[in-house]
Amino acid sequence: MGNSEPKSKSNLHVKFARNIGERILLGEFAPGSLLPNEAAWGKAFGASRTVVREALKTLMAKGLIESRPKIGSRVLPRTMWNILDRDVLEWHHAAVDRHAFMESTQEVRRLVEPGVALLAAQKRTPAQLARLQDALNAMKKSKNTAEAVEADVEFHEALMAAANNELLLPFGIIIEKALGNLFDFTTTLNPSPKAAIKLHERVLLAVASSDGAAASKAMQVLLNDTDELIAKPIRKVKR
Amino acid sequence: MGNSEPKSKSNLHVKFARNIGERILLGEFAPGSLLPNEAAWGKAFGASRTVVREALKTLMAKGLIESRPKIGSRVLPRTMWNILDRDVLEWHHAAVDRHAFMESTQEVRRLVEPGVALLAAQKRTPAQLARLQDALNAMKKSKNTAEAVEADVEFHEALMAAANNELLLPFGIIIEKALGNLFDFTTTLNPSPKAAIKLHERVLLAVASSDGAAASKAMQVLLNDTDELIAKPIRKVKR
DNA sequence: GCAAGTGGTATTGTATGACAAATAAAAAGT
DNA sequence: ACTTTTTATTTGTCATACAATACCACTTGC
Repeated sequence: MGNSEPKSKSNLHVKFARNIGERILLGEFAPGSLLPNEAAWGKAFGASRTVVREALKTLMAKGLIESRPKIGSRVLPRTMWNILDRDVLEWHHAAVDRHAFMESTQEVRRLVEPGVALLAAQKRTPAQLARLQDALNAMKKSKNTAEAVEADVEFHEALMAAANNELLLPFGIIIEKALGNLFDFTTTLNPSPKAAIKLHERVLLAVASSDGAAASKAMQVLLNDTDELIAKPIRKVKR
Repeated sequence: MGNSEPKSKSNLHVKFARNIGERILLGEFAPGSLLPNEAAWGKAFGASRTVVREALKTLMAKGLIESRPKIGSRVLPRTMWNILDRDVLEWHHAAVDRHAFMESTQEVRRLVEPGVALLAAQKRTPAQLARLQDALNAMKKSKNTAEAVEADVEFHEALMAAANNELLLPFGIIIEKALGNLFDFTTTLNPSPKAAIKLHERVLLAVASSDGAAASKAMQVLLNDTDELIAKPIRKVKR
């Protein structure tokens, strides 16, 4: 399923948190409803109450549930969920239609990234610019799709860092997911990424010359390109 | 300090998570460094290892630390932190200069909210529009600053909900914090919120008539108004 | 009859002590 | 000098017990 992480290696409480978390995201436990109590989970998993509680603490911390004595653990309304959490987004991803999910992510990217590019153009430090340049070089040098995607993600995260506003960093997760999905789409094809590199280069140049408007515009163009890929998921894709 | 929550009532592991979390955000434990081990925390807090572990699980879930046997708990780089988490933002808030923090939040709002208004204008359902209207009515009827701020927050959250993209919801936390801070600024003054209401009303009207461009513009104007308040924190403020 | 109090009870919260697993660092062997 | 083995430290998991909380049914007082 394009999931590179070894689901089975982790600690018990991590596995249980994922298990329960996914089931919440899938709707098996709806917001407002009560989860089975801790003892029941322990029995179901064949594990001690301790690990179950640690798993539930994880879910609490991510805003999925709340627990109270004599009541139990109740699923919170979706507005409380920390959807930009890496794990939650992963579980969410497993729960929804892939194509719809990508459209949501692109929508957010269109909202945020042009502005990020603008801020980066205004506020980047030389070091941040260099990191951006490195990422672009890595894109150029990439020998396969996996490397290209990795460098691509790094480029966008470097750009976000260059905006110098920490509150924007959680978006990196969305970009990661978005590009990772794109990678799944394109994994069987031999990409010819020249066009994409050109588009990234334009962003970089605008940022380098501190031209906020141009950076924002260049990012919009880049996103348009990505949108096309998503709109035609079957078609042969270039990245 | 304008903090209305009873720090002392909660569960032990919540208090410990806050204690350690704040100290991480303050820089007492820098990214990359090791925390004292669980036994040490237990001794320091006069509590059992169980609660300490649950507190650390909370911090793990928020991306602040990672733990491994024989190593201990290590503070993760800031890019891993879930800064849009309600608690983390709270701890962060306690750690940074107030004015700088507000400028960061406003920067993000300027990035996101016009786009949100645009999406809301395009995609809102009648029910979502009604919720927006209710919030505006509540603003009009509010008898004191606290009520006004509450309704104000509700307006912005309703707008975000009307954008129909779940990935945007975590921003509600930023708006909450931003407006809450504004509240602290204005708490001693008798506000004359007519102007602010007018600005909100324009957003609502644009959303109601599905005019995305106008909604976006109206939101920008509204944010400009807020920016003025922040730029002159000493001046008598109107909301 | 009805409101307020009161105790039973299910569930989470905390404590304690023990052992397993992982792994960094030191020691031993080649 | 290098590899292997041992050791020590820390987190991970388990089992059990009791405390605190708060819903619920019941009782009590009027």
